Amino acid sequence: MKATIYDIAREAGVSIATVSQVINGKGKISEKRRAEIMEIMERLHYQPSAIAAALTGKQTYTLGLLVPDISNPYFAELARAVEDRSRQLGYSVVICSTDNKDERVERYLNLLQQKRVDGMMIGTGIENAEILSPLLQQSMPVALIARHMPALSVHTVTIDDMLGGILAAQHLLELGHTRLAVLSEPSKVSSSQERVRGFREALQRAGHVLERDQIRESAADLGSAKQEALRLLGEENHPTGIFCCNDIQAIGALQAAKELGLRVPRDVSIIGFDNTILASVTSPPLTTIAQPIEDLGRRAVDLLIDELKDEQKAPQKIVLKPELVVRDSAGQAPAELRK
Amino acid sequence: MKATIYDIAREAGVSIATVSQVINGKGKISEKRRAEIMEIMERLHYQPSAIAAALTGKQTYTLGLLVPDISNPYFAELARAVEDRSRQLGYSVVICSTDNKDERVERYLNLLQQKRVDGMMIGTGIENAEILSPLLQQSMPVALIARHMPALSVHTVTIDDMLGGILAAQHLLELGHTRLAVLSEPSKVSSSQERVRGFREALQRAGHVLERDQIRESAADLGSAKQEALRLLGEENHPTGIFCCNDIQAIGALQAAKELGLRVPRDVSIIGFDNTILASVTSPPLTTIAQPIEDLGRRAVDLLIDELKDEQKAPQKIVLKPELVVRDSAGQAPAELRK
DNA sequence: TTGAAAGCGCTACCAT
DNA sequence: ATGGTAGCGCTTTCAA
Repeated sequence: MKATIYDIAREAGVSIATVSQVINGKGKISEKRRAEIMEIMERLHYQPSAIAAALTGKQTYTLGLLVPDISNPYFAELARAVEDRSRQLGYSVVICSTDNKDERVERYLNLLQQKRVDGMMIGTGIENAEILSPLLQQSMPVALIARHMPALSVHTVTIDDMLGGILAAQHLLELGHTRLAVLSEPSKVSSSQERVRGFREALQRAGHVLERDQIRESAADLGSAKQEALRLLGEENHPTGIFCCNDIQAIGALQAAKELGLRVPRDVSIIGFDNTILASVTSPPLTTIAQPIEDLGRRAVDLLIDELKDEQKAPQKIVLKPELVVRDSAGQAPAELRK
Repeated sequence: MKATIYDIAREAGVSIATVSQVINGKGKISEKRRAEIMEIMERLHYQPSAIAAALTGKQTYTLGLLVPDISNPYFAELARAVEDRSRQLGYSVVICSTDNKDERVERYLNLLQQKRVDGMMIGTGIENAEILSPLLQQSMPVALIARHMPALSVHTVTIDDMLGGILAAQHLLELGHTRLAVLSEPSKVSSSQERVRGFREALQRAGHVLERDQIRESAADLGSAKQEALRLLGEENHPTGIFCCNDIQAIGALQAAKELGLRVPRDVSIIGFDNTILASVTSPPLTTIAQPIEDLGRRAVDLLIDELKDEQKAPQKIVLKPELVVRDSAGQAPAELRK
């Protein structure tokens, strides 16, 4: 059987209170006793039960992380950032893939509450904000990552999506493109809407209009994106510059262009969003708007831990800046089409 | 404060024993009482403490998963498979990235033990098998995923790496390639060695020899792989067929070929390994040896849970079959070089 | 510097 | 069909 604090105490001829003290480095224990007890714990491979400790009021030192799909490179990279920071601070993390289904979100939320995690990070879309309110009532620390839920009073770490759209537009404009289009995620994804908004406004400021039918939506998977891009690029006078709301869609566009015999970036320029590993392995490598993924994860963890420590409850809103990463998928517009 | 079982009992005017029964659906409780109590739990947003339950002998319904790096698409996909199966069976999973450092592995192992996870899955390399023995002594269920540790008596789910190498060789041979090379991971990675062994033996059986200097090693990252491939393809009479031990390396080779002005698969054919999402987004898309990632994850979880249920301790060894997935990165050998 | 004892929230056994 | 109660392994006063 597993050794308990009683076994150690008995073996050392002391009380469990004393053993507890040395485990936690608290109280005043003579150097001799301390060393003696440590030796015994070692010898018996004693691992204090975090479960029992948590029951007496200590934290569980476990955080929850909800994402749509951990196998998606963007979320995998985010999870890595969250895990790293958590480890540094002494916490472990339970990762949950929700497939963006509210029902799944709700079940995971309950589960994590039952396991008494110390806080939760939410990077998944939630249709019905209501399902978060029980958490807040129980004063569970919550941080939203790259999600906007203005109605809720919770910590939030996001990027400036609009700026991302602006950066993309500026780059395309500078390259002389005038026939532009965007490949966007379904309209319920608020961050995508912001990106499109930024893109459009930047165009307007430069005297261009982004027609409604130049904004196409597609589902999250490669196949759908490619289909949509195929339609878009198959049209007469197709756009020479396409802004995609994530790297996967950009890859779909890349593949569509190739299939239609269009050369990238010679015939058509493509800009992605996220700067996941995918952006670096395509050919040509993707010019894309980079999210500071590592920062996103780190800041979210920090917000949670700060709240756990300081009891400081005022929800913080942190907004990070995206950046343009120039690779090879966007180039000069064809001469005959340039202004 | 959070509601406890006592609050529910008081509110319902019953004993905590009764409440416990309805929570667990055990014992005989009148329909009326049961409904009444359920209603109260609902109203008070009561979430039974899994912590307290675990302390009384129940399981924690939590599993641990150790991988080198969750942001690596292969492990991200594996993690997703593990998570899915765990969820179906009522477990959650704590994911730990070890960066293949024994010291990290050891710390995580202790941590997970302290949190009293019900079992652990190990998909990370471990130099010193010793650090697993404490687990086995404590009779902690352990399953190795895609790792060989013959010395240890634990469950194992692997793929037939040698067969993978053979499939790659056969494909290249069928396409008429005779100048072959392999890009391998460092020799301490046993699975890579097996893949190379299979590749070489298949060549031998066909009357070809794989010279020692046609086997190149590179670190895990894209950059190193590309460098090594650059060297390999820069030589006179460079190989026309390259077998890479994972998709990332194959991408490195792809990029190297492109940089040298070689066309894939016209001038050089490349085969990868793993069939992660990366294989589908490159251009040309990668012909690769697919690992049954989903099965790997599912079977590992099943082994653990079975052990938890049946007390059946005999360590199982499960070996799954890899498959050749033909895309566009491998084609006919140049005519003048064909046999 | 050390120990005794009262919980923490729950399960399970034994009564009733 | 329901309740009383003894732990589970630990932390934390309060005494000694």
